[in-house]
Amino acid sequence: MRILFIGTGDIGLPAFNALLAATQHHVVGVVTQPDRPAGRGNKLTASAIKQRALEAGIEVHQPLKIRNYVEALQALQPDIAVVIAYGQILSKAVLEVPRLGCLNVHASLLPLHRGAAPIQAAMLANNAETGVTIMHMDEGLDTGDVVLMDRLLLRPDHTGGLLHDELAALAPTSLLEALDLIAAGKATRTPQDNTNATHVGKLTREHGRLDWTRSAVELERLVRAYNPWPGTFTTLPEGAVLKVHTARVVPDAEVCPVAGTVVAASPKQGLLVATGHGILEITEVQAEGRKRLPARDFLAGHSLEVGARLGGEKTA
RNA sequence: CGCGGGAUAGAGCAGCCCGGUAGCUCGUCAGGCUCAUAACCUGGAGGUCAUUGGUUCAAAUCCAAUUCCCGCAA
Repeated sequence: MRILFIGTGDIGLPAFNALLAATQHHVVGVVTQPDRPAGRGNKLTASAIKQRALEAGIEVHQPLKIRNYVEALQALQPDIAVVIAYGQILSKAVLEVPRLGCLNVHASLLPLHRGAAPIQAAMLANNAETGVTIMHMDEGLDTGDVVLMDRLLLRPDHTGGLLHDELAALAPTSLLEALDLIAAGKATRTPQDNTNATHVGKLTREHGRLDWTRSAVELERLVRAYNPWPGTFTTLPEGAVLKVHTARVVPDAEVCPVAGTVVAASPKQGLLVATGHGILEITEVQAEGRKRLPARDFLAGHSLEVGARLGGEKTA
């Protein structure tokens, strides 16, 4: 089939590569977000999808607003469009450009976790499993009829980044299978059960502020889910931000004082913090302007007194 | 030219403003102590202070340029 690939995020890269490699399909064009100033120095940066497309010699389109770009897309005469982590809402007119409509690859088991951050949401919800869903897009946000799903069990060692990569690696198989079914006219369309739907909005850094009144178990999960993005952090007694990269729950923790209190802080004991329920050991940190470090190394050069309070602004 | 911080022993940091013997915590090595320990005590090794140039009797420290690293913001 003639396929139009629409996507920006890295999560679509394996699927994109699979489409390029598939002999039964022909990628007729790529639509991705315009290059944006990014990184230190605000240099214009092209998405990985764009870079890969250019390598493969495929036409790249970067409309500011895809809804005003319908005619150019029609010119490509795609049979179907594949949309993964594009970053713009597709209007009805855009959705109707391809003869067979638009397929979306979504990184959750719909109708759970519709929206922008399904991977982190599945972890935070402590779901037993998550996966990828291939669906026909309609005008709603991740509400279209489902073609198929592939599942993945969540593990205690999963971080948001690791899960992201595993789901990205899972996507090509699911996508190709769905395309084959559609090409053969054997695809089924299962409407989503809207009564079970949940939504997640875009994540911001502020979502990563650790609220010490929550339990150590919840906080550990948050740290994992938000690693590497948007990351989690707390504030030191002086008010400086301290990023928290990894943490673990201290088993058999005794009853502790006020949430956010430093229970131990030395290169030998590590950095232990009282939470609303249980004790959390912060194992890897990063201070402003410094590199990420094991907490014990951090403590070798920074004094942090037992009894000090972290995250003062919020947990007061 | 978006804003800002940093580079000093194997690791993490102080010292720099106010030039003059290289310092702290940890690790490491040796010895000691203890029923025992992420325990404690004693002693040792380990550094062209990012690079290059300048100022000076003298530069980790002051000046200039370069390289690399990171935080914020997007």
